[in-house]
Amino acid sequence: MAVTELTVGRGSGSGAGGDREKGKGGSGGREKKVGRPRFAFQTKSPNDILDDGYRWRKYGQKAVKNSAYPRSYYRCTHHTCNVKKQVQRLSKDTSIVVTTYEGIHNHPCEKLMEALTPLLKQIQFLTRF
DNA sequence: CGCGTTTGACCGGCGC
DNA sequence: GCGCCGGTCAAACGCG
Ligand SMILES: [Zn+2]
Repeated sequence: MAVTELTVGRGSGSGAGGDREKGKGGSGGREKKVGRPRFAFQTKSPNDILDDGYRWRKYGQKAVKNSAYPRSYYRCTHHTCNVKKQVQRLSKDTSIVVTTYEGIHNHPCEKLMEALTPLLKQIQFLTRF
């Protein structure tokens, strides 16, 4: 599968809604919303559900101007993970989707970990001796 | 029973 | 000062 890595930079992000804290008491400095690593990947997939090894929860869908197709917003299901993912279909090739990852996972691949857990367990057991 | 998904509505910031 | 856009959240439901 051919994937193209692109560094996408968004112009003026007007609607950075930011964190909508319940209490207005903004106590607790929020992480610098700016300065988040962004990586865009072009993947060929007929559907937006790309299980690249992590679990994603869709939290929104909006239409884009440059595209006659809606953009899907995904988020990492990990609590300690503040990674976001955006998926947009190319107007030229509906079979291609641009997956933009924002942030870095602070936890190993769930899928990979799951596959290694039984093996790791075995290794630990063997290491005991 | 739990999780994930879907839709609508709301808010903030910026531009003019 | 006001309007508009974008982005995000909440609740509810269905399915395995
Ligand atoms: Zn993650």
